[in-house]
Amino acid sequence: MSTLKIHNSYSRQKETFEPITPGYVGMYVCGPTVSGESHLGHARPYITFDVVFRYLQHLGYKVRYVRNITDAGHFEEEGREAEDKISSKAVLEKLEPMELVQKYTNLFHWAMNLFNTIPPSIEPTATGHIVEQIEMIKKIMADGYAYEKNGSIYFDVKKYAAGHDYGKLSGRKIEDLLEATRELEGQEEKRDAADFALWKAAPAKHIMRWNSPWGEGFPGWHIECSAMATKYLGTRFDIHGGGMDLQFPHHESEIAQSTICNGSAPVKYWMHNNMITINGRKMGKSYNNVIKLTELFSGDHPLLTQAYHPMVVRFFILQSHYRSTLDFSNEALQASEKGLKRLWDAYENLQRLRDRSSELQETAADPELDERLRKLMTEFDTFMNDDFNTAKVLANMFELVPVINSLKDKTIALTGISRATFDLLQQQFYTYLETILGLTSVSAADNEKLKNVMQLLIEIRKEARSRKDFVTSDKIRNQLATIGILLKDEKDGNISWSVE
RNA sequence: GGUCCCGUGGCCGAGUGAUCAGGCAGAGCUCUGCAAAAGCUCGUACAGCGGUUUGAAUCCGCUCGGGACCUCCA
Repeated sequence: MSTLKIHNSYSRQKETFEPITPGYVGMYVCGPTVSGESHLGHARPYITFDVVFRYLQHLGYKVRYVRNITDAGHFEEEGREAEDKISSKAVLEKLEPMELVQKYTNLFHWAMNLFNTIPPSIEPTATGHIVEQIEMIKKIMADGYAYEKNGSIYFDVKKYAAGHDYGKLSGRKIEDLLEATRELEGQEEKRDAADFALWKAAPAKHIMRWNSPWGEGFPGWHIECSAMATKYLGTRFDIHGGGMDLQFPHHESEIAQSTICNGSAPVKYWMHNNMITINGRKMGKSYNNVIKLTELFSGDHPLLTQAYHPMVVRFFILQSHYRSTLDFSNEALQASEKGLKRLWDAYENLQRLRDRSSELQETAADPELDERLRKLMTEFDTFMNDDFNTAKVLANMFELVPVINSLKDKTIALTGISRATFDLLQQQFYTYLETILGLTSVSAADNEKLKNVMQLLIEIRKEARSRKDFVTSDKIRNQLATIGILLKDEKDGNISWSVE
């Protein structure tokens, strides 16, 4: 089997994945800032890295997956009016800051659950690690790479850059960064424009504040990830993930802080997912083009003609490669909805074929077909190993769909393929669809009583049809259709049904 | 202004030197009491121009268009 290759943002190329400690993987992913509702754009990294998490486990690694909750509310970093997003919003909503944080954390977890993402092994909060952050800042100061000004602490980027390659991750030149092309307020405390805050003194009206050796204040945005990653994954860990927009300054700063504090670069493989765009433009608050997850699930948005099941969104995201931009539209989502249904129907047909497994032979009557199927399935692994190419895995699955449906319709005899290939089909579809890609059924029909009622109606309809009483049979089918239940007369005389 | 990325058939989207991506939509056919589903067949796409090469959507150059980061951002 081929080995896993990961595109490392740091080296800008695919590298063979070799964990620092054989058999174990430490992975850190930047989590959400819970000052507001999550939107479609937020779904991408968490679904992407959920698949990474699942695949690494599938490969047999023991993975510790850490994803933080940013609940500390920072300044508009180095900017404008000193404003704490979380506390100012809390005043508007007349909530305690932590009440607001809790509300959006709950909402985030609710959505992640609907997406069928596996919860991280550890989900630390920034406010729960103030002590660790302060300790880290103290160490950086002791090493002489940070300085205090009016109760705030800044990281000395120029000094760091003299001995380290600051800017390598984000492809920036330190000279350009030091040039200070922009005039922003609140910069006068910093020695260089490129410096970033490790700790900020809290203005009087700032609600979230903690005691520190430098007075009351709150941590800078970047330090929380460094502190929590170090605490739970050690000074050097395997994978750090996040959105591309975090590459600079967030991840660049993380590298600098951790390198000074821990004496080594923190991360072996940096992974960045690309953005979801809408009409070609990044989805984001500042662009005013976000579609919240609640709106997506309810269909309550001007750009949407209908509600979309969370699995459709997950499937939509997995149909593209994580490093490409993904353009959202109502039309694209509808296409995904139909595609997912077709794929899942075939998967269910495949499972039902087990009832006919006695027909199988050890050797395939159609070796060419048999070989083709095996190749398509072997490639699942090849594609995933090539930097998690879920799009190609799904494409191959779709190539198998007509074959599965033909086996079911008996257009292709089960003897055409070998028993081993049949078993492999069963196994690979289950493993990939459910275990690795994390897809689930979108059907709402998992109800015993409904199933029994449907069985009854199907019996009555069968009887009606057998005596050519099409008025009755059509009535049953049409009435059910208006309720949203579709009956399908199969070729073999069976009747299947599905809830829309 | 600086750095970087992208431009694939009606839509979404893989692919990065020669071979079929795939999904959705559309057309035709088969099956069927009808319908739905399913199956089969069909589009000869790679922004434009020039170059390298036996051969380029894929490499190089230029032009046009779009975007990201440089400020909170997934």
